[in-house]
Amino acid sequence: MTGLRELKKQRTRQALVEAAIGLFEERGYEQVTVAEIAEAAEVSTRTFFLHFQAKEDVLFANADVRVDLGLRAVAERTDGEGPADVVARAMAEMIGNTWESDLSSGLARLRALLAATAPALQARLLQRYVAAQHELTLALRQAYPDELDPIGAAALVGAAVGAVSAATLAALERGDPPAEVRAAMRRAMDLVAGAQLGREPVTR
Amino acid sequence: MTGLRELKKQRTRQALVEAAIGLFEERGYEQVTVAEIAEAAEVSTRTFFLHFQAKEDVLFANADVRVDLGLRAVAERTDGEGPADVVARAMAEMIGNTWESDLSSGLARLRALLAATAPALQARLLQRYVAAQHELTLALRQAYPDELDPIGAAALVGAAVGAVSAATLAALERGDPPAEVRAAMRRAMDLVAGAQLGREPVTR
DNA sequence: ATGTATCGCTACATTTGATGTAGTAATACA
DNA sequence: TGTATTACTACATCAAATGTAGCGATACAT
Repeated sequence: MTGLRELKKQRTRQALVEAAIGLFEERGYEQVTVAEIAEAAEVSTRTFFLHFQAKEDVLFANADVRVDLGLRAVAERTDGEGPADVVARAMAEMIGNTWESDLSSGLARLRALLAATAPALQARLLQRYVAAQHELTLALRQAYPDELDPIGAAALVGAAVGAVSAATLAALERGDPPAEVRAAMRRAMDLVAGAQLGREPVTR
Repeated sequence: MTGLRELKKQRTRQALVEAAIGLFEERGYEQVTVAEIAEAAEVSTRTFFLHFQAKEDVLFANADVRVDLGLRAVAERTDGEGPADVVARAMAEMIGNTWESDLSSGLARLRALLAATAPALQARLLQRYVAAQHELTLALRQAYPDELDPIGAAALVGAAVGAVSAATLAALERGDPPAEVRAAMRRAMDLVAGAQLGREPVTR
């Protein structure tokens, strides 16, 4: 996969990403058209959509949430661990390894800033979280087939992802430095880590 | 506000909603264009966008999350209550009063079904949750100005909303009847209700 | 009641994101 | 050296969404 063709393909992709980020920084998200990004990257508009499914995606390129790490963490559960512990460990794994470079380069903050102002971006960001959430939920149910029902698993993972993502965005919007952002993530996670999980609906 | 003009306006709005729901049920979300909805409602395409900001919104008409109830619940906190208790009460208030008619009419299920297949709908639904989440977070910080920092408040509300929405969607997708859906909501909420909230980042 | 202002709606034009199609030139490969 | 693949292009097309100007019904003040 390291042929000349692939090399050039990655170059145009990178050119599109950099052109887009530059223009977004300069003018904001909605004030930049795909045609302008393509022009700045010296490719046709059509080429943009060969590399990215939608305009939003160019900003999230190279920002893959490492869901695979979370999934592995779930799969590697030890016998003593409860569901909440495993979820906490999975989240910790993902927190520790995601956005490594983005946080320090400030790209994560640009994303948060733009997402706060452009609904389309916010929507795409949320969808990514939900997709990750869904995968984790499935993995968790596989790990605890007898102890967890679909509702409980969804609630547990939803709480974890909801807490961490909300705390992360709050920290980013506040302008916290990378270390603080990560601390916010861990704090949010610890909030959920101690949660009790009942299998049956609580009577009231 | 009950003049003849307003009456007719609400009629065309309702006609658009019903036309849209009918077509969506029949063919799915993406297979229906706004032009077709407008035609079925016997109005111009332009009129559709005078009533709804976007195509997605016609499906969520009359499905307002009663955030105001949650906000009031937060504002009416008693002295003994901690943040987690107040959030739980606010969520309970919203759960008890939202989708009253929708859940029984099956509209909520149609929404969930369509949202599961149409990314645009899923995105809009998520945005609504986040908007509600944001309002609740602000209210919570006002209620506990000394005990809660932005991160903690965001994490707590994020966990609550994340858990409840995930559990709700899971129940809806599973085909649970309205009573079960509500039970799932409450169960998810109880998961978060007992959470401990530390003001400082946890050292590790 | 009559004149005036408001407002919901329409038709038309335009922008923008996104997809389909066919062709070209460079790369890969036998 | 010949063939297949494929990244890219130009062009056409569709659908969502917005701007604008005008029409007619409703609302309202005198």
